[in-house]
Amino acid sequence: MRRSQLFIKTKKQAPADETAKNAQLLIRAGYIHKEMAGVYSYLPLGKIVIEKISQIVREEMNKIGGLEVLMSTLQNKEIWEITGRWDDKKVDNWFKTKLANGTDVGVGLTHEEPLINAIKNFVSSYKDLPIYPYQIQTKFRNELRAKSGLMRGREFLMKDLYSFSRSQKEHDKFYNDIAPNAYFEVYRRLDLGDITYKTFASGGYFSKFSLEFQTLSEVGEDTIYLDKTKRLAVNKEVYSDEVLNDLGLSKDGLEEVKAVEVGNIFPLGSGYSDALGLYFTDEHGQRQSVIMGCYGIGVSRLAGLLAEHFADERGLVWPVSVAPYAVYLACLEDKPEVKKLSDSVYSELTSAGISVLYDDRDERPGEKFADADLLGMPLRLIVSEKSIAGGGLELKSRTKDDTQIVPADSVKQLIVDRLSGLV
RNA sequence: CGGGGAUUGGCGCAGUUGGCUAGCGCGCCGCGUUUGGGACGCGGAGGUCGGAGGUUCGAGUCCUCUAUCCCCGACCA
Repeated sequence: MRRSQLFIKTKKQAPADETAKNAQLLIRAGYIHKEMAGVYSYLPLGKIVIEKISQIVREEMNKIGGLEVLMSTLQNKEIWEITGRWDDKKVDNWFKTKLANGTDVGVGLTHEEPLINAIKNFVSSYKDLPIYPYQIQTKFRNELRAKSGLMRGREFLMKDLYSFSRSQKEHDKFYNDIAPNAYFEVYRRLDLGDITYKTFASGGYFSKFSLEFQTLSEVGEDTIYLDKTKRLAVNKEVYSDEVLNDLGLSKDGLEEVKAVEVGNIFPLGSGYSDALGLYFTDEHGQRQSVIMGCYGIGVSRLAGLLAEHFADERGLVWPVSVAPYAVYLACLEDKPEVKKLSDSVYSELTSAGISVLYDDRDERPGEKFADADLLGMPLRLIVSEKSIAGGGLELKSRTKDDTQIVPADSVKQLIVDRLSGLV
């Protein structure tokens, strides 16, 4: 991508109406645009980040048998009334609206009911189960108070997977396997693996506990009690002697820390499926309940957390796995020799499959350096008379201060090596 | 939803006890000089002060209502 064709402009100053670091940086760098409190649009670079996170989540869900769907945003009131969740007294953060003819409709905030209703047409035998449909979709929740930029919006991108199992045992196996096999794999690929912990939290209507995935962060909304050696935590909301006892944790080994909930999984039992009439017939011709679970990952929240967590005083720092472009290539001077080398390196890297944001603008060097830092691509390549005199191009890592001059003919290989080292 | 703060060109801000054509920085347009860490000079464009109502000879400055944004709390992925 040529920077001259990318319509965004960076800003020196943070917007006055944001205090959250993630929102300030992402807006300054032109990744997102704020529409209103808790509602953000994704501009080209932000869209790529969101897509890259989504793709990682998608790959990991597919590996464990997930099947991607896309449910509707508009919700039919009738099926929500069956489970009682249309009632504002029970679910208080619905966005509700009306059709032209006056019919009430909801704007989707989760999707158990409609998904059960949809698959009911196809599930009737034990041979039809288990199934694990999921989607990556925008959720709408009418929060009383949006805050912290992308971390808590009224509209946010979320992956929600739902498991439909034939027995508690079958359910338990999937439920217990999904954390190590899929969730932690996602967080590892986002470079958050080391600071993300399985956390016991309140279970809602159908079970004693749910599991949350909490990433340590000073800006987190949750307080958890963490046993680092066991890599296990308890959310403050269920923290008690009894719970610690249940989980085999001792108060002495726990530290109180702030964390961001980047995922959660709930056992649902058969409450929703029974209510909506989703059953299957077993091998013996008996009607059986379908045991459900739901499994969320906040995709846009993760984007905000990554921005917040890895940034330094000069700007964003993206992990290689989600960076919009691997390389920020800046042509420093409007001189034929410099331009020619920049252009040729740009096309060489691009055709080798390395994504490059090529700063070909007629701007001063200082501005390009500042932008390279602010935008946060993992590697920076500079072409200038100075670099050419030194023997080629200047390569620098976003997170390190040292630079090295590399000959033009070995740039591609060196970048490939550097990137694989960073992954 | 309770408490606190804020709202003035695209962005960040100043604007005294109400007083004359509402300023500054960034950004933008033009010309010139510059070119390794967000350059400089000269010349421009752009706001009616969140909105409505009121007090006053006169309101960005005072009063009332209202909208929006941020923070703390409660609630929530």
